[in-house]
Amino acid sequence: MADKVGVHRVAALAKVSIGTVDRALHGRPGINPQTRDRVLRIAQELGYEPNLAARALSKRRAANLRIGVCVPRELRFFYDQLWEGIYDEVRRSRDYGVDFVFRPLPVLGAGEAEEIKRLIASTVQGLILTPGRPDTVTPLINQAERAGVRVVCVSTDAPASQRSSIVCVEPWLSGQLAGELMARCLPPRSSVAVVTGMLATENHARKCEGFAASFARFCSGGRVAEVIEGHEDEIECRHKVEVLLARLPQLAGIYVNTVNCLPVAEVLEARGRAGRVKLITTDLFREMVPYFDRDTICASIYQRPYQQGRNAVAMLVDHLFQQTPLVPASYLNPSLVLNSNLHLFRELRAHHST
Amino acid sequence: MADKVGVHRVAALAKVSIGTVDRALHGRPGINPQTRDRVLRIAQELGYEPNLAARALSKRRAANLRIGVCVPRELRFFYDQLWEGIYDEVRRSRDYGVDFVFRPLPVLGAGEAEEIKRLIASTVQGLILTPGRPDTVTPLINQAERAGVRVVCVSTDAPASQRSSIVCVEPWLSGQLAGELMARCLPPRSSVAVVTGMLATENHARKCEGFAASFARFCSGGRVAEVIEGHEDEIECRHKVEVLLARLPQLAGIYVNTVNCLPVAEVLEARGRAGRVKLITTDLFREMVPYFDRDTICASIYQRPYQQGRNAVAMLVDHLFQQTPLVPASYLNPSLVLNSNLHLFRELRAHHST
DNA sequence: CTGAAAGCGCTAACAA
DNA sequence: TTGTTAGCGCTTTCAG
Repeated sequence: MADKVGVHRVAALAKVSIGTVDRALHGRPGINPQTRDRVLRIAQELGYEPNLAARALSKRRAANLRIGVCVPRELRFFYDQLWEGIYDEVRRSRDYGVDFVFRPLPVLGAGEAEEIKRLIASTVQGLILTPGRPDTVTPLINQAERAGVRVVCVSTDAPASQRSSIVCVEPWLSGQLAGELMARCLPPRSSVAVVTGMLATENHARKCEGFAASFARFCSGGRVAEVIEGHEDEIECRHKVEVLLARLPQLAGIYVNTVNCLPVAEVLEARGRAGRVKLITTDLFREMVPYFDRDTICASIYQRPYQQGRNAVAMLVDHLFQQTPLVPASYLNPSLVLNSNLHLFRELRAHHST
Repeated sequence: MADKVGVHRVAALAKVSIGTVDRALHGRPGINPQTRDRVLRIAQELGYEPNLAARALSKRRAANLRIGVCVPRELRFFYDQLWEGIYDEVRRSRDYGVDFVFRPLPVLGAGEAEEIKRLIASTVQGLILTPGRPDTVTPLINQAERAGVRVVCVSTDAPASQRSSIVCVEPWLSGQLAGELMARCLPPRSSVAVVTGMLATENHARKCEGFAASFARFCSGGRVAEVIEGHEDEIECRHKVEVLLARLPQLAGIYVNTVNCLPVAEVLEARGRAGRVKLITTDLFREMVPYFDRDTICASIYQRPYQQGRNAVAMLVDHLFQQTPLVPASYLNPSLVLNSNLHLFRELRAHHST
């Protein structure tokens, strides 16, 4: 068991002091290039790996890492989980001497420009954002990045910006999975409908496209008969679904694209079409459980916001703290929630295991 | 921003030295019960949380935490991933001053009793095991636990033992998910078959039961026409499937319970039954990809060995290092692998992102 | 450009 | 029973 190699060992072998080793290792100024190369070579040969606990401890004193977090509280459930994931990972990072500045928004996009500006002004090194209005946020992100602030988008994206990374479930993939699953559940030549939020929202539109493409591929002769925009409004949504069901007695499936699935499930049950119209939803929260139990909801494509939050924080901390390269995008695999595995999801458990 | 509370602050307020605070916090002997209570109360009030980086650093000197890992190398793919998960988490724990003793077995169960005995003898505080022969391992586990060694089983279990925890995918659930999915894909009154390893293996038997139960529930009038034991033998498996297909021209689906799905897929293609017989498999490795692409494999229930490995190590380290209570069982949610999300699985990527 | 030394917050050994 | 002190491995300041 080879003895642990630390700065001291490297220093001894390079015949310099640990101070010099530190300068070499971190590319700090004030060191002779030749000494630096020699030290680096020796560190390499010895397989030197810094002890992160020690690093955290020693850094704590000085101006430390600060990360700003600007993520909405609403819509409920989804962002609750996102925050939980963020907090859990933050807790792990605390001992590494990372400070966090939380700037929750009341609802997606509300006042985000101001908060982001303020965060940038408060000398953070990293920023975690959920862009609500990509257009207005993009220039701010670019400004931050130019100033050396690493920006990680989570859950929603500002694709045209210079953000360092994005953590999300690709909307196209989410739709695609729903389409494949729907196709598997239905005979050839089936007609299905999609309930979305607003097609103007890129996220929603891409889910729809993914669904249509994949449904067409796996259900021969199948077609998407209609795409309904619910605008996240319960009344409107319910009404439109009623009309839909009345007009298409042959309708075999509905894919709900947004969190707004309860009205659809209710209408299906009220009209006696539950089960006969396969319902595939998005996301997951406790109120959905009874509909799963009654087979009104057949499956859900769950975007795992908790995991998204954790990953975003972990990735940024690792990068800022140990120079781990930031992958430009981390696309999560959504979970497929069926009746059988429903009970395993943390978000449905009574006692949140914080 | 309240100043960080550390042992010093607690000591100052309790009018004792940090040594006494340490004794109180850790229930060490040699402290007046009254002082201890006072210190604990004050620590509580101040919301004292130890700095784990500092703890790790200071502990490093003394007799440190040692965890033994005894997990097989074979069968391939599955245990490769399990090891990767273990290693990744081990790397994170290194800085916390935890030592690991790796005792890979050539194949599940081979010589495990000897290795486990040796590990116990080598004064480890924790043990991560994949019991191959639960009967022989159970007394060893009990002996270890009695000696204060925390044992965590991963992937396979020794349910009758006193092990502190188990990390796995419940076989019953795995089968159930397959059954539900299969039922969704097929019309009522379908006949399906199951290909398993050995029904004598509890793990395999329970997957079969889960599948049968769930298939019956979701496919009205459906039935499991046959359960084949492949004994992990390619030739035997292939032959039995050929016979099966010949005898049951109406067969609508096959659920393969073990990692041994390639022979089944090959036979289905050779006999022109691919796609018409829905094939649902278990686990995931690169050789399966072409069969997904050709729709020969419809879905796979993936047990996420990487995650199992990570979780087992993380759980044990957290417990040993910070007294986090060990949950008696951590049941993972298996992933559903479909054509659409296939590409997102790390195990299929060309360059393992370590 | 380089070396020496003072901590970061905690544990453990040793004194009292 | 309690207090004091020397590090853990690293970063950072201050001298040289």
